[in-house]
Amino acid sequence: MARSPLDQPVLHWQIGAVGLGRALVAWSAQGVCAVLLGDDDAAVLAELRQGFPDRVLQHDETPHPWVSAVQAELEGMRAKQAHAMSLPLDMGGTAFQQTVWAALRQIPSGQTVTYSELAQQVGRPRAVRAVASACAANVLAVLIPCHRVVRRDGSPSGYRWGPARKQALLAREARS
DNA sequence: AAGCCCATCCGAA
DNA sequence: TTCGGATGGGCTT
Repeated sequence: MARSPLDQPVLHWQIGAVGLGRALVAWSAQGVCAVLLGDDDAAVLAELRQGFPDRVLQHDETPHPWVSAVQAELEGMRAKQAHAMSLPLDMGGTAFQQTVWAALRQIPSGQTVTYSELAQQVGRPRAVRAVASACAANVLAVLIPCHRVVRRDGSPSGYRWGPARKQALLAREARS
């Protein structure tokens, strides 16, 4: 039998309400592969389809523990954060992106780094913009905390799900 | 292989 | 404050 993209394993998804809006969590047997934020279900679902155009998507009815763990992280529930951060992840990405994302996961809550500092961390001090691109390519909100990267001048810079959400996350993490 | 985009940064005007 | 140049990964032609 010929292999086609549709032979890839099904992606399961659920949507939950969080303070920042609606949060879609998608996962495979390997782990969580997307955490998307948006104003309504249609928006986050559209983003999921766009990010995984050739995967079969399946809505799951029964509450999944990974989803509630992500919700807890999104709500900043201190007690459950360690649990959320230890969820298995099924991230795609190039070798470079994975290096950047791994560095992001080392930034503790309440701290921020600049794009240039992050470039230093991964041993590519001149690849500042490339590092920013890798941050922008992250689809695992909070699990890969790209919201903790700011500009050198302190301004928050961009965020896939809106600068307002980035600032809200940073503000909450700052007071803890 | 070439060109374009980009969530950067810095120095100069 | 705006502007241009350096910079490098990813994606499309």
